[in-house]
Amino acid sequence: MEKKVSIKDIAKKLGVSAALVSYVLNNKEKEARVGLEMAERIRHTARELNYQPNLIARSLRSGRTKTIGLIVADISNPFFSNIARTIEDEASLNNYTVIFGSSDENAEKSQTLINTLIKRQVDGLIIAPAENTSPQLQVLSDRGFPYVLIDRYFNDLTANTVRINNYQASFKAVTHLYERGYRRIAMVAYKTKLPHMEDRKRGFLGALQKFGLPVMENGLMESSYENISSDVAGIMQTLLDNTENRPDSFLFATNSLAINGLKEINKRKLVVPKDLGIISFDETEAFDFFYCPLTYINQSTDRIGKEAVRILMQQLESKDKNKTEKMDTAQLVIDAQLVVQRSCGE
Amino acid sequence: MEKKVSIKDIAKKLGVSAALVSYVLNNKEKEARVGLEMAERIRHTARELNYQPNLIARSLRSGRTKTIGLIVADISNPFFSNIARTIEDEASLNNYTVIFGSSDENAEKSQTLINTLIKRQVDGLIIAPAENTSPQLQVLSDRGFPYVLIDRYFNDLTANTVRINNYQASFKAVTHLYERGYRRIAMVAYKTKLPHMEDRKRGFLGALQKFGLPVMENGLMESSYENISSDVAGIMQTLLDNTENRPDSFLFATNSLAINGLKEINKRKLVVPKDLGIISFDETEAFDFFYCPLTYINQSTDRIGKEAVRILMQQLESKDKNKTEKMDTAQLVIDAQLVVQRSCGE
DNA sequence: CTGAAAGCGCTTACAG
DNA sequence: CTGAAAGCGCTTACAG
Repeated sequence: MEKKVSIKDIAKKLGVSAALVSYVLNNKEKEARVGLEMAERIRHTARELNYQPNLIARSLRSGRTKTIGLIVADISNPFFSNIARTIEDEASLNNYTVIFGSSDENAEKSQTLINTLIKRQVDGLIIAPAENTSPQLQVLSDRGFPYVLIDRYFNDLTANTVRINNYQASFKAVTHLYERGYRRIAMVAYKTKLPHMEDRKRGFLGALQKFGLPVMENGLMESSYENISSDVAGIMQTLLDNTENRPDSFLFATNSLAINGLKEINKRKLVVPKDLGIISFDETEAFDFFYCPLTYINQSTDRIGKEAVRILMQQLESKDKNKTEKMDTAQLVIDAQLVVQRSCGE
Repeated sequence: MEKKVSIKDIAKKLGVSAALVSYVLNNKEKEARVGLEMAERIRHTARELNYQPNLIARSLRSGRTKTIGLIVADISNPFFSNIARTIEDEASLNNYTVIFGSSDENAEKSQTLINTLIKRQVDGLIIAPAENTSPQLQVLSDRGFPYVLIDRYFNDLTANTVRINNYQASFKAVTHLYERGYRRIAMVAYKTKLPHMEDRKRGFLGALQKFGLPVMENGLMESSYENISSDVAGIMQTLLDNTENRPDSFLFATNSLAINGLKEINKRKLVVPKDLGIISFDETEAFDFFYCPLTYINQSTDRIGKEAVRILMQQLESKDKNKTEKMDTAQLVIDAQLVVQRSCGE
């Protein structure tokens, strides 16, 4: 491999100091009052040698890497890969790049990722936190390390957060089902103590109560994250094969739950929306693709990604300028929209 | 923000030199023959101060960042986010992290991304190259910069590549349609000169010829990448609304093309597989989700990701050991499997 | 207008 | 057994 050309090579070739080259290449020739002609010659030689600055060296010197670390549950989940794409674009507009990692909803992996990214000197983190990671994040907060949570949050942690109004979203979904005449509404959620998921469950229960609907037996079921496929299969078996007490509709708390659930519904030749009304959280192209396009709760991954980067950039700026005062934490709650398609009747 | 603790802080606290600390923390105490007791004290203090090595500094010194740059067309496309996930895991096993970028099939963006990643000193690149980027890649090759192409390749470029046998895959798909009795087979592909896409088209044409089937009027249509939605809508209109000359089956060259195409098919209430047989390239959860699960060509993103990392790691190792000889380029062609579901009849 | 020097945090060949 | 020193490539306050 060709040796990379450094500032020194340019300096040597022109018989000037490295400092001069650096000033010119950073457009600080005025500050250093470099001669115009010399500036031109430096620029010309840089181009000629195809000089690419070593950003690692610059980072070591500046203490800034212009890099964001992104930690999600799983980058291959469309919800997260859509957010990742938006974050990439927004970061790029600010001259930042993104390093990513998947935690698999696992607190240990999360800690390992955080450590790795910090050792790599990322300037800040955007995290969709896994269960039981609140202590890890508290440590970041205590150290004043900039980060923004997305999608999830913790009650015992004050942190920058961008998320939807989960309670309201569930409530809206149940209201919609109720208005379309469904009365035996079941919910399939994740078994987790993460508050965003609890909120979705509470919104479901709150709406049932408002409409005077009893919670059905097995009306609120929970799947693990690790064995989602078999867990949901079992849940759907319990609910669907008990014909005399079958739900007439389902609220799924995530896209993965819905996809697994609908596979079971299809297997049993149950027809949406005639036999079952369906609403799910999270957009995914699969939903439009169903024979009866699903009504879903749109989290607006675009908005989440944009706002997360915006808030992180603010934090980084304020840190650069103002080393004493700490910025207020930003808690942004986005209003999730119910996108009505055809899975709850016309 | 708390000041980060460095090797010097540990050294100072114990009244030893930074060198000593470095040796111990890198488990090179034997080489430096450090006292056992001192080694213990150093380790203890490091833990106590929660020392995290600055990998940027190490990289500057070593000339290695242990970072892979990943360039795909769009990280939010499930085909690429699945590959990204595999690459993340494989990289992690080798103590590498991944920086990613999306080229949007645009040669300029691709060049910008390559430059950015190289300035950030990634050790190597894994690239799903966009059209017209062969010259950019040739420059990398000329400089001896390690990279591996995935999914796509170029005829005028000798480079490490991991891809499927596109011609064969298309051929197999058409054969399957033929065997199921379809005779009026149309293909929807991308308008691009990228050879992997040309191969898919050639495989289609080759199989038609083998079975003595004429190429239908408008039997091989091409969509742009930028306006896929409106382009495919137009294509499907041309093909489907010409009722007396309608195809009886479709081969879609990618998941995105299939998804857009099937939306149009659904709109017209055409039923798969009765009215139309369907096969698509690329797995995506949406396919299983269709009322009639799609028969598709599985590219095995898992395999592609793993092999790409393996080959890149080999290149990096050989580069470290052996500065003179260049390694042979690896050209891995994976046999794509036709996954038969129900979209071509039983 | 220009250069010499220090320093970011680390590693490692060298000298004792 | 241990330390001093150089150097990775860059930036910038300082001195002329």
